[in-house]
Order: sequence, then structure tokens, then C-alpha cells
Amino acid sequence: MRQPTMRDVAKAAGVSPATVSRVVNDERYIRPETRAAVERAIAELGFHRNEIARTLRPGQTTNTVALVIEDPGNPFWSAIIRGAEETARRHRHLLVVGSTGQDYERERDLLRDLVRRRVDGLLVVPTAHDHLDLHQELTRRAPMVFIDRVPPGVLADSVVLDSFGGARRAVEYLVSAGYRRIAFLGGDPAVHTGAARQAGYRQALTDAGLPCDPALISLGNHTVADAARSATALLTGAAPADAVFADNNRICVGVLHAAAAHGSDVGIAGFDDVELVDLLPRPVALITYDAVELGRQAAALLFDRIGGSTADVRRLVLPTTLVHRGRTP
Amino acid sequence: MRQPTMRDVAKAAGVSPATVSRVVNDERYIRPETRAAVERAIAELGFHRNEIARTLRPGQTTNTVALVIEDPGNPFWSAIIRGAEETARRHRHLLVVGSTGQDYERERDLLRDLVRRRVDGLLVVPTAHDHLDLHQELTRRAPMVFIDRVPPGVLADSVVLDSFGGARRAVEYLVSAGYRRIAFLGGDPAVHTGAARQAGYRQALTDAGLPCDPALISLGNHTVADAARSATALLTGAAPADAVFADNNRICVGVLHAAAAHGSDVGIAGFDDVELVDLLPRPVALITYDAVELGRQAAALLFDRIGGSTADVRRLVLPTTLVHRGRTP
DNA sequence: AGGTCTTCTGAGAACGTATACAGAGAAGCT
DNA sequence: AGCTTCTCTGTATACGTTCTCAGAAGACCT
Repeated sequence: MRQPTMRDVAKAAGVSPATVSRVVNDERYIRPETRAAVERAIAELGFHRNEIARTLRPGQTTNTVALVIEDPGNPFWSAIIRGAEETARRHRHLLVVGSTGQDYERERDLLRDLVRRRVDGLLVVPTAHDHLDLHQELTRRAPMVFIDRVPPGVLADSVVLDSFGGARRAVEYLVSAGYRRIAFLGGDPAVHTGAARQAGYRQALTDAGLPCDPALISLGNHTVADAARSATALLTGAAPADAVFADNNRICVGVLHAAAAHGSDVGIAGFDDVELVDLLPRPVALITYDAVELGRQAAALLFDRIGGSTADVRRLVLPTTLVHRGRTP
Repeated sequence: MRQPTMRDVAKAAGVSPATVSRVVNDERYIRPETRAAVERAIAELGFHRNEIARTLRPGQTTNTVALVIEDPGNPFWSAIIRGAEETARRHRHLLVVGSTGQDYERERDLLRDLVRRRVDGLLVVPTAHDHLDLHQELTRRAPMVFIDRVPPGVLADSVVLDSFGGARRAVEYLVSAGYRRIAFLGGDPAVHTGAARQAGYRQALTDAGLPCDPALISLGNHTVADAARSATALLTGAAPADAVFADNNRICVGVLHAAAAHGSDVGIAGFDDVELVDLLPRPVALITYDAVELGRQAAALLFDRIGGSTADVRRLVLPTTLVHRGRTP
């Protein structure tokens, strides 16, 4: 099952390997008959040039960039895949996608593997950890751009959302709508965006002169089911919440399920857009943004570095918008 | 910005490149002090073995598989990415993701590029075209498994959904619920699944003794907006439809929007699951299945071939389930 | 006729790694 | 002492490609 090489083609066409290379690369100075003979041999053997071997030559690149995310199945991350893939394609690069599942060891092994495979650059959604040296060491070997979260102390470009501002605005809205006991449903507390959104939540409450009741804060909700359970608990306790702010799209869906079962008039706001929320028979406030653009921008920064840019470290913050989805029943 | 090589490490440690290779590969017969010296040099230089060069050695593989899909942003395809990536990771392979955007030229260029890069195998959602030789020629170079659609005449494994049966069951349900003028909203008519689902739709109508009114069939709806427009037209014409079967998740969302604006009691069924449909204030029948499993199964077949299996061509058909989502208001 | 320029092709050396082979030293045996 | 075996390391080559160099043959000039 060995693949034919230029040597094989050369033998079949009765020329030297160098001539085959010249034909494949469409160089000048080749006799038309020679070219025809080589092309015939290529077609007959089904030859495809080995790009691996080609990459080995000095100064060559792999024309590959990698995207390391948490879970390619979640619509938030898949939108980023789409933006990154689109931009990579426009730069004639392929995209490798790897997932971390929020596990540091997986992230570390994946990044090392990608560097060893000599990808031209890395788009990384870092997991929550305190290994300060991992990214710092690897970014010496390949340019790296962080998406959505920025590990502290690493000198690399990044594109993030305005988590603090978005969360603050959402909670401000809930306050203005008359809600007073607003709960915060979050995911992994070690993830930076979660912390920033919680800070925005607190800021809005403080600004409104409302207390921050720790009993109204639930963290560690990783799945839709987790969030639904936590939301049910918050809405049915002794001192129940009258509104909920959801940290992300998974949690928001869980909250919506819980609220539908619960039935009462609970205020709901959430970070991330969620499809079909606009057709639900209840109002929902969402903090939205262009997730595909997030992937595009990150890839654009990366290709700028791959192209040799030595500009100062850039930190893009994409704006968010508060939208009112859903209908009053 | 040249990366350090084994030669550099060897020079720094005062040994030969062969010894460095032996340390990196953790072979026997190395003096502890030699090993320590080499490892120190590796750490100092930040050396990472070049896997590209390693792959060049005879008998080596790239440990990479590719997934070629239509659009990584659509939840259907992103679920497949997830299943494929998961399986690839379990086999210690990386996953390259490329998109075709339903364009034959892009598919062709992408597949050729991937073969040239010597991926170990290809998971392909083929675009609709009649170039019978493309896949046939490339699968000689790398094992290929088709997902969701099977190009006619190609000898390769495939995993598809029971499109005919699923569509038939959905329409049978609409008939049993009392609907008589059931529309079919489809996407690209050249895509095989669309044809199969339309066939299932027709079969159900015929079995029920209902006519197949061509005016109730709308094709070429590629986006949510397309589908919403077409659905509105079908529901508000002179001889309006009283129910709609949606070919896929994008179209179903469009239909739901149109129906919400329209307001009346229109029956809705669709292929693919859609998140939050269960919370909508109207009943919706959906043909569901495990999309992640689709990606997993396809990857499993591929790795079986990569492992050397020469079994007959396999054609897996994943079952679908009719579920009743949404609530009667 | 002699020179330069252009066109065409082949030989051979890299790129970074793995490995077959060889050889050296030490240890263990008779 | 002489032999084998084990441990450790270096030399050299190959993987498939590109590219430099060199050379041959013809065209075009003076």
C-alpha cells in the first residue's frame, strides 16, 4: 500500500526526479513532450506529491493552524470553529481542531503535540489552571492567540468578549424590570469569564443598592441538567429568587427548562444567544455578540503574527448587545 | 526563528544526534548521566521533536484523520465533529476539519490537499455532484468513509440516517393527526438525503390515499430566512397548506418562525432535533437520532480500515425516532 | 568562427529524524 | 587467558522532496 513517489514517476516517464519536481511545480524550461510524458506517468500511477516531505525543506511551513477548544459540539464553540476555519481557508491553511474537555492535561498534551507537528500557529481557549509556564514556553515555538479567556502573564494576543459589561447590563435590566432577588447561575468558577461575569453581576446589584446574597449564587453547573437542577432549587427554596442571570448558553437552557416547569413569573437573563428563544412564550433578556466574528478576529490576529508582525500584544474586546427575546404570553 | 533540532541538542549535550534520538524515544542502553545531559539540553533549548521529519521515515503515519463537512457552524455538523474528534482522540489521532460550503470545487481541492498531506483517513460528507471519479480515485490513496450521503458507485464504507423511513413516519403522524394538505420544505434537491426524505413524504401520502400536490413542495431553501419565506408563502396562498414537513433543522427553525407569525393551527414536523423546541407553546413532531453517534460510528469504521481491515463495504443506517416536542398552549 | 545567451535536463546535497551496523569497553563465563 | 554477552555510543544512510550547480545543445549575436 506504498504511495508512488517522484522517483516512481521519474522511472515510469524515463526522466530524473528533478524533472518530475519541475513539472509538478510548473516551472519554466521544460520541453512540452517531457512535460506530457511526466503528466501521463503521474495520472497513470495516481501520484500525489507528498507535502510532508516538502515541508521538511528549510523555510517551508505546514500551512496548518490549530484550534484548541473545550467542546466542538456546543454552539458557542462551533461558531468559533466556523469563523476560524473560514479565515484559515482564506489564508490557504488547514484547520486542526482539538478539544480539551476543560482538562489541563489534555490541553497540555494537545498543545505539545501540535507544536511538534509544526503547526504555523495556535488558537487556544485555555483551560482553567495555574501552570503559568505552559503557554509561555510554547508560544516561543508557534504564535498563539487566546480566545475568550486570557491566562495571566502570557505575552500573546487575545480576543475576548466584554463579559463584565455584558453581565452588568443584563442585571441592570433585571433590576429596572422590578426584580430584587436576582440569582447568578455560573459554570466552573475558575474560568475567567465566569469570574468577570459574576463581578459584573455584583457591580450591577451594588450600584442599585441591592445586597449580594451568597445563597443566590450557584456555581459549578457544567451541563444543561446541572443548571436545571440548580435553578429549580433557587426558585423553590425558603427565600426563593425572583430572577436568574445565566452565565452561558448551556446554563440558560437549563434555567428555561426549570422555569417552564416552575411556571411562575421569573425574570430570566443570560449570556450568549440561544436559538428559538425568540419564540418562547416568556420574555428573556440575552447578551449577544457575533461568535463567528470572535473566531474570525482571533484567526486574523494569528495570521498577522504568522506573517511576521512584531506589534505589541493586542487584546481585542468584542462588544456585546442586550436584546429582548421571547414574547409575553 | 529556526527551531532547535536534535543536532543542536546533541552539540549542546556533547553527544551524537543518534543518542539524542535514543533519549527522546526512551530506549534502553543509555548511561544515566548521558540521559541527564541530553534532557538538560532539551529543556534549555526548548526542543520539541519534529514530527514532520519523523513521519517521513518509512512505515510511519501522520496520526491524523480529516473530516470534510458542509458547515462547522450548524449544530448537526458540529455534533458530528464532536463524535469524530472524540473517536480520533481515543485512537491518538488529530482531527483536521475542512468545510465545503456545498461547493464541489472546494470539496475536490480539499480532498486532494488532504491526501497530499498524507492523512491516514478521510471522513467525508460529499457535496452533490456527478463527478463519479473523484472519490473513487482518492480512496485508493487513503481510506474514506462517507457520512450522511453516499455518492453512487464508490466502494467505501458509509454511515447514514434512515431518511426515507424517518420522513415517512413523520408525515404518517401528521396524517393521523388529521392534516390533509401537508407541504414539504426541502433544501438542495440534489442532495441525496433530501431526495430520500421527499420520497418518504410521498410514500406516506400515497399510503394514506392523499394526493401529492406539486404546489405544496418547495425546494432550494438553504437558510433559515429562505425557509421562513417559503413557509409563509405556503401557508398564506390561495390553497394553503395545513401542515409542513421540514427537511432539516435549518428549515424547521424557519418554519417555526413563519408559523409563529402566522398564528393559526398549522401542523409541524421536521427532521433533526432542535434545542428548546420542547418549550415552545405548540406541538412539533421531530425525527431525532444521535448525531454525535453518527460521527463516532463513521470514525470507528474509518479506524477499522486504517487498522487494515479488508472487510466488504459496510453501509450503516442509523435508526431515527419520532418524538413529540412542544406543548399545547 | 567564436562568443554569449537561452533552453533543457541530470547529479547530488540538503531538510530532521530513525535505525542498521559497527565498535569499544566491561562483565561474566569456562 | 580467551571467549561470549551485555551495555553504551557514534557513523552513515534513508525517507521524498527541492534546489543549487553544472553541463549540453541550440539560437543568436559579432
